[in-house]
Amino acid sequence: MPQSKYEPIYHAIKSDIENKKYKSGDFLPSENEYAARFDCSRNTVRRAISLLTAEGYLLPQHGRGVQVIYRPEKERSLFTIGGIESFAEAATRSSRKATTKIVTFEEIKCDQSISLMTGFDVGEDLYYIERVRYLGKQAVIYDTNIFLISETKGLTAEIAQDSIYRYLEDTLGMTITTSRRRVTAERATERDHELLDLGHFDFVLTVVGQVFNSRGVMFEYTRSRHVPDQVCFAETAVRQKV
Amino acid sequence: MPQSKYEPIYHAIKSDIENKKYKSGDFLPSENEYAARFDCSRNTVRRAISLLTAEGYLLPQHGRGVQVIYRPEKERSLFTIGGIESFAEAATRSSRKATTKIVTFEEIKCDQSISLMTGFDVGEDLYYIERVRYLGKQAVIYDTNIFLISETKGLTAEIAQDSIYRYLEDTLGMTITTSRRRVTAERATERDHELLDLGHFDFVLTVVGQVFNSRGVMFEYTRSRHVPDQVCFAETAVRQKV
DNA sequence: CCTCTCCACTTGTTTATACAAGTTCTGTAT
DNA sequence: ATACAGAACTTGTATAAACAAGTGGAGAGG
Repeated sequence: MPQSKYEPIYHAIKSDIENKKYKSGDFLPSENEYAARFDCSRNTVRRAISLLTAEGYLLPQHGRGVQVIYRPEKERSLFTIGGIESFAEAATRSSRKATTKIVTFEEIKCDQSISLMTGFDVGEDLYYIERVRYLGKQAVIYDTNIFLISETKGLTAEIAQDSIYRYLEDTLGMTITTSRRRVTAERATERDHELLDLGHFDFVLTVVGQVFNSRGVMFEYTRSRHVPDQVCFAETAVRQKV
Repeated sequence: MPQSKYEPIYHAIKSDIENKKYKSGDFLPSENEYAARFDCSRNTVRRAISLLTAEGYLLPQHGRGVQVIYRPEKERSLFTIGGIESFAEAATRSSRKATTKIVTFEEIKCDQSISLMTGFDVGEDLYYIERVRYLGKQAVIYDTNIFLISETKGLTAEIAQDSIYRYLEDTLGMTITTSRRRVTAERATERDHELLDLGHFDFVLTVVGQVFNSRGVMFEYTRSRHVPDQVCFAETAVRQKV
């Protein structure tokens, strides 16, 4: 249910591109045409366009028009850097069957070393969760999630089995807004080999991240260790003028 | 020289945060206060704020105010995902001495297999460049760049030794706007071991990307192979409502 | 003491308008 | 035919205004 006026315009343009009404290289109708078509102001059209620009669909050109530069990807990448998606959401998008196995679920108190790593304050009560994610039968991600209990009360292993984000958003009414992540590659540990189907690989792609809710509270620290050939991160960057 | 009015506001807020005038968790003065202080409209302030939000400095909260969530990083990451930076720019930002060695510089014609990999059309004339990037004495990145000659005429090994982007932007007057990248980890090849100081690592962090100029032409295809412990990608993601 | 309502404040969305600045094409003059 | 000027478009920046919607505190009433 769209309560905003720019959202239908955003989706209309996006689906016109994905359904190849406008191909890569084509120019869209002008902003004024869209404004007339959707009976809105030019600003509202520009807002929809700027979202699609940030996503790499469009390239506005001063004086010329707005060009489509979107090309569908041949190989799909499971994750999009720059977006915040749960594993379930990403798996659905790539149309593969996803399951989760809980390895650890316990409550801990934040000590000095955990605080240094995660950024939580010493003494805070935390959920410590380890999960292994499967695509089909292959174990592809070994996830360690640490949640601030005061912000995520009532989390259980059953919920972690399903979708933690759905619980936080739908049941607790939390809004997830911002996430800071770091991507690197590391040597696989014994535990990685034990839990993941690494095959002949002896390294993993790791992502560590901090997630904030709409109150500005960092409520989650996550470390994900990925099987390299099953996971890839994609993103679109826009060069800043400032 | 700022020709735009939102740019000074953007920098003022950013430096106030980086100089710890406002710390993580603090709320900024309201948009109306900034509008009065900079003698501009609220929209102009909001534009500066939205840029800093996308960069992970700020978290606007409906009805409450704009909160600072920026924390300086302990370990610096060389690259920021989501930005388009040259190696020289990134090295300067992390205050390490960067040098470049040209391994290959030749002109080639795009054949079927190159076209499939890069997205250039068969028959196009291309520059094929291989470079090794050093931080201090250590070889940390093995770069393969393929440029469309028609868009980057006059490129030489000497320029590639220095900064290709500076040549494109300053001399050719090109504007680099959008880039699409994919990050993954791969087993190191013999050539990787030969060119990079991999130490005990036998895998690399790879980034492949396509870069567009302001005319919507894809003029560059790049593949970078990074020594894992020297390179890390950082980014800030904002969860979308739409 | 607790609760509820309301006010004053915040950010979020949208409109309308004006002008700046870049591009492309047309038409005129050479 | 060519060159140049200008018109007619395009997107980019900024303003002012109005209202929607969320937050938090003050104050009234129980």
